[in-house]
Formats: sequence, structure tokens, C-alpha cells
Amino acid sequence: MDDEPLPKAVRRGLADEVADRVRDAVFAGRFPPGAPLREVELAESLGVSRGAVREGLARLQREGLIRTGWHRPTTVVAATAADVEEVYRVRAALDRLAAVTALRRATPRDLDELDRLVDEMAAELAAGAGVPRLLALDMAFHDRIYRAAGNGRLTAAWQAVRSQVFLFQLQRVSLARGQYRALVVAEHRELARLLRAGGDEHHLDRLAAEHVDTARRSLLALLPDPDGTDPAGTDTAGTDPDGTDPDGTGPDGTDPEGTTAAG
Amino acid sequence: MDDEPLPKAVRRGLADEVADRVRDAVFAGRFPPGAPLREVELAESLGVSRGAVREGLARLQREGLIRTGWHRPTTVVAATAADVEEVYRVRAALDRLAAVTALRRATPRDLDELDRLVDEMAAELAAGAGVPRLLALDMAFHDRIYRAAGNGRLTAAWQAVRSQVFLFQLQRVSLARGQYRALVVAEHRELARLLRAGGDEHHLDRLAAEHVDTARRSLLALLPDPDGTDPAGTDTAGTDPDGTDPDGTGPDGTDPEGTTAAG
DNA sequence: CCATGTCCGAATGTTGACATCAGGTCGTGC
DNA sequence: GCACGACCTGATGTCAACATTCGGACATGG
Repeated sequence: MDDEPLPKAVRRGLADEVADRVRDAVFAGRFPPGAPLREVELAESLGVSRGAVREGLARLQREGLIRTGWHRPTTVVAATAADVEEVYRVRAALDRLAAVTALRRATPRDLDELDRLVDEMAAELAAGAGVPRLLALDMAFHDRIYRAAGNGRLTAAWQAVRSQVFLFQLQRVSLARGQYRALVVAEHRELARLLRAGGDEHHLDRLAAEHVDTARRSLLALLPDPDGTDPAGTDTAGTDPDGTDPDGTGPDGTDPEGTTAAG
Repeated sequence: MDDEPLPKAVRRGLADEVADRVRDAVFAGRFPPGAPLREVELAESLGVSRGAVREGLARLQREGLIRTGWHRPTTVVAATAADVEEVYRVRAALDRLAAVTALRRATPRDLDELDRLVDEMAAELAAGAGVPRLLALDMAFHDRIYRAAGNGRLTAAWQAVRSQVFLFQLQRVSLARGQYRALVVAEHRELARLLRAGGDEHHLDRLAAEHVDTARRSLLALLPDPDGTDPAGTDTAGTDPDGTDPDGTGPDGTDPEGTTAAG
């Protein structure tokens, strides 16, 4: 008996389908950073109407994977140091909350799944698996933590940066060095251990923060340094300062199974 | 001599207009919690096509203000204790990051504006202003902090919960008691002071968390105790992981550019 | 040669109509 | 009387066509 026997057979619309296809295409490098995603082209290519494409793109915009403007073609985001800084800072805040919350709410099933993912990660690593495969497992691991936390809004916020995290890691294949790969696996194993231990909230919180920080620094090391160690003022154009950016469309709250794939 | 002399004259689409109108209507109580928002009705009422309405509703869904399903009418969210818990926990995580980041990036103009908002808040309070007015100022205050932080993704995440925070506070007019009102103003003044001082990051982080927690508890106190939401959850986490308590969420939110209405 | 005004292509923004689906109601058989 | 199935209504999902706007190229005047 599963806690959730049936994954609830959700009726997806075309927009979701379009979003998934385009997202995978972006991850696969079909559309490099800065490349335009024209609605008509995608509509023809996918065999659907522009409306569906439009809605799907709006969803991807919500995920921060693409940017658009008034009467301007949407383009794939290009990862600058400022972007990485922004995304990972937000991710750290969310991850910490997710970990601490999961500490109190994780079910035995959640804990088992986390261990299984870490084991699989280690196995794949030993087998010399490619970066996308390891990244997918990495993502699945964190997705599970968010799911265990059981906070819909938190999960939604995570999904708003998740694709960017994946894309950035994929573009800059920072996992290339074996040393770092092993470290990542070790960090995940430690996270799973602390969650199972169920005790030290402070320790877990700190580990979650450090885990993200490790990834952030390893990515920033590969990017042109805009300014000092402490990036201030890297506001830049990417996002709008006023905060009222025109984005996307409605989220669907909960999406349990990771959609990204890219395996 | 503004830092940004011209507010950039953004070209808004119909979807944004629709979203603003509907949001204001919801805040004004035109659509009570649970009420259906039918696309055709709104289309006729606003004099636009269903497409525009659809896109606008998608935006509101992203803000968590409405919920929808496959071929089911969208409805206004009803604030349960679990919802408040979720929203405020996420908000606390975001607010903490925003405050700490703003500590390093806030410009003198930002600081002046924060002080001005607090003063105005105090003045309105003394003048016996209504709850919506105080809430709007409260929101503007926090919006300014997010803006000062200069992290677009963080701001986007904030906007995904901002409307809910506003709605919850508005529905349960927890600010009714004069005592609490005064406390809120004092907390804001302290936040502004710490930001201007520019020093103690730890202290600021903790204050931001407490500020949100105060609001969270005051709201939960007014809601029926759901049982299941979470055993340890509501009060919870008394321990602070980083020395600062990980959760907690905050109270008000508002929107800067006066869209919210009610005022 | 630089600055200004105008035109054109292309993409998005917007629209109204058609197809599909969920929920409730009624009717039927046991 | 109860369970099951078909039907109908109303809503959203989807589509193809029209209107608006951006960006650049071209021509023009100083």
C-alpha cells in the first residue's frame, strides 16, 4: 500500500505538452542561449496552434527559462554570473526551508526514496554515466525533499527556479571533474542521513545552505567575474528592477513527478 | 534626479490589465473565496476577448490567488490554516533573504523611502486610517526591500505569494486591534533602522523572520484549527538553525504601484 | 556626412468560433 | 429503493484569421 497508490492520472492540456517538449529541446541544446523561440515555428513544428504554444511558452517563462517582451520574440536565457548568483541565492533560501520542513514531515517512504536515489547516483557515477544522467538524479533528489516538505507554495517557488538550475548546470558542465562529482554524492548522502536522523535542525539547515553554496561557487568559478567575491550591484538588465515583470501564466501548484528528464 | 528618472513607460498588454482588474475585484470582495471566475462573464464584463481573460487569469493563478483545473471553472482561493501556514513559511524564507541582501545593496534613496513609508504608516495609523490603507503601506514597505535587494528571481518569487498575503490579511482583518497595529509599525521602523545601520546581518535576519512570524501567528489565531495541517507545524521550529529561525513568514505584502486598490 | 522621417517585413497581441470535456439530471433495469 | 448508464447543459480547451507593434532599411533634408 502506497501512501499515494495512484499518481492521480492528471489530465494534461496541450500547453503542458508544449512546455515539456520545448523545455527538453532547450536542455538538449536544440535552442542555444539567446536563440529566438518563434511561436509560428513552434506551432508548425509541434503540430499545434499558436495559442497552445503561447500558453506553453508562458509556462516556461514562469520557470525563468525564457524571456520575452512586448511584441518581441521570446529568447532562451543566457546564464551570466549575475543570473547564477540570483538563482542560487533564491534556491538556497528555498532549499533550507524545504530541508527543515521535511525534517518534520518526511515519511519512511520519502527517506527510503532519498537513499535509493543517492545509491543510484553513486552507482551511475561509478559506471561513468554522463552529466545529464547525474543531474537528473540530483534534481530528483531535491524534488523529493520538496515533495516531502508538503508545502505547495514552496514547491511552486522551487519549480520557478528549478529549470534554470538545471540549465545552468547543463550549460556549464561543472560536474566534469570527478572530484567534484564525488563530493556532490557525498553531500547528498549526508543530507539524506540527517533527514533520517530527524534531529539536528540547525545542522541540517546549515548543510542545505552549504550544499547550494558549493554548487553556486563552482558555477561562478567558470563564469567571467563581474566583480568581487561579493557580487553587489549586478543588477543588470536581465530582470526588471521594478519587479513588475510581465510574466507568465498560471502554475499548477503541484507537479510531483519531475518533468525534465533529459536523461 | 531619480536614480531611474523615467519609470520606463512599459507597454502593457491586455492580459496585464485584465489581471489587475480581476485582482482588485477579488481584493474588494467582489468575488468571495470559492466564487467561480467564469471566462465568458469576465470577457463580457471587461469588454475583451476570452483569450485575454484567459491569459490574465493564468497570471493570477501564478500569484496563487485563484485555482483552476481541467475543464473546471477557476475559483478564488479560500484561506485555510494550512494555506496561511504554507504562504507565510515561504514568505519568511524570502523575506530573510531579501533583508540580508538589501543590507548590502540598499541605496540611500531606498533607505529614505523606507523611512518615509514608516512615517506615513504611523501618520495614517494616528489618523485612524482603514485596514486596506495600512496594508498597502505595509506591502509597499516590503516591496521596497525586495526592490533594494535587486534580485529579479527573488522578486518574482515574492510576487508569487504577495497577493495571497494581501488577501489573507484583508479577509481576516487581523490588524483590527490597535495594539497589534502599533506593534507592526514599530517592527517596520526597526527593520528600516537596521537596514540603515548596515551592520548586523544576523540580527536583521532574525528580525525579518520574527516579523513574519508575528503576522503568521496572529492570522492562525483567527482561523479554525485544522487538525491535519501539521502537528508540529504551526508553532514549531522554535529552534533557530542559523541562529536565526528558519521559518516564519511574514505578514503583509502589497504592491507598489498601487494596483491593489482598496485604498 | 549626420540626422530625420518614412516605409516595409515580421513577429506578437487579440479576436471570435468550433471542439472537447466535467458535472448533474433523468430514465431504466434489477 | 438502489445502482447503473445515457443525455444534456455549461464550462473550458483549442484553433485559424485579423489587428497592432517592433526593428531595421531606405530615402530625404540639412
